[in-house]
Amino acid sequence: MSDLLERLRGRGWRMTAQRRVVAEVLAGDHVHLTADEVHARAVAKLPEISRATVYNTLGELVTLGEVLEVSTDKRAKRYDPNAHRPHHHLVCAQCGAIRDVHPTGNPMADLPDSERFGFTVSDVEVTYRGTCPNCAKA
Amino acid sequence: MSDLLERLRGRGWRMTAQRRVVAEVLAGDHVHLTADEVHARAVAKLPEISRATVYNTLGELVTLGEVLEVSTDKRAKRYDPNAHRPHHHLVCAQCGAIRDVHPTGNPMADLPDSERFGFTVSDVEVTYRGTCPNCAKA
DNA sequence: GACTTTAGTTGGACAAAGTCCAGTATAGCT
DNA sequence: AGCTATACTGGACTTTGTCCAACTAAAGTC
Ligand SMILES: [Mn+2]
Ligand SMILES: [Mn+2]
Ligand SMILES: [Zn+2]
Ligand SMILES: [Zn+2]
Repeated sequence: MSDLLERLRGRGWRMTAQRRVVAEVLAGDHVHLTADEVHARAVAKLPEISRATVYNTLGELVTLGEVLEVSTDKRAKRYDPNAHRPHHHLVCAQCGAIRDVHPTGNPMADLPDSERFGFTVSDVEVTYRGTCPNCAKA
Repeated sequence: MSDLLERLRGRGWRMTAQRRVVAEVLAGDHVHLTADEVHARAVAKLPEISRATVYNTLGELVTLGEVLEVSTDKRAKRYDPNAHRPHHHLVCAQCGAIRDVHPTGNPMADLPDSERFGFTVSDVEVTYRGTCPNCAKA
């Protein structure tokens, strides 16, 4: 995720301890944390980082296109650092676990003109729901 | 929507003025109101209905499978009385207008086993986003 | 390395969406 | 009409998120 920090520096971002920590927290695959989860993990590395800064930083990352907002459950927004490879999500209805998935096919093509109501359609979001292996055991 | 009231009576529901009003508010096609919108419209018909009752009633309708919760934007949940015909949604990114749509194809079939991570997948939700004719004009 | 500028951070107040509960009212039964 | 379980109410509380004025510090200049 230091690629990210490089790109951001290139865009005129001041490199602060807070931003570095948020970027660290967002590293990895299948990462879909809420703002408060990001804050909790950031605090573990930098105790006095504020909620407001986490919200600000996440918002900026979203604006810059480096992080996506996803709302797989109906509660808090989740922040997804996997912004550069298009993908969809598979969510466990019990525990909320989220995996990135790459379905075949093109759902855009499956919406006939007669079902577009004059809209200009620009994007599709697909969410698969089910039960994860862990929850299936219990 | 009086079919609904019949079914509910059959399930042992007491028929109260509040529940009748909530059911009335939910009548129609392409209806996707937030709880507070339902409350506002219910108040117009029955001034002293409380927010708590609206939330309770909507929750019960969801449990009974008579209404679906959808979260097309990242804000309040929306309540969808069109629970008996499977469908997906087309949302205007500007004004939030929502239409029910029925795409062709079967997105379930588009998720290969190798992309299921051991999950038992039971449901897919597809949200199309774009610009509605109204917002396109402006 | 100190100075300056200005972007970034902070904590707390505020707002919106939703839950919970103790007390009150009433639908439906007899 | 009277009884009782169910439903309703209003308010307190929680969670998620936004906003702001005062403070802090990154990065450029000397
Ligand atoms: Mn993702
Ligand atoms: Mn719908
Ligand atoms: Zn699970
Ligand atoms: Zn629109």
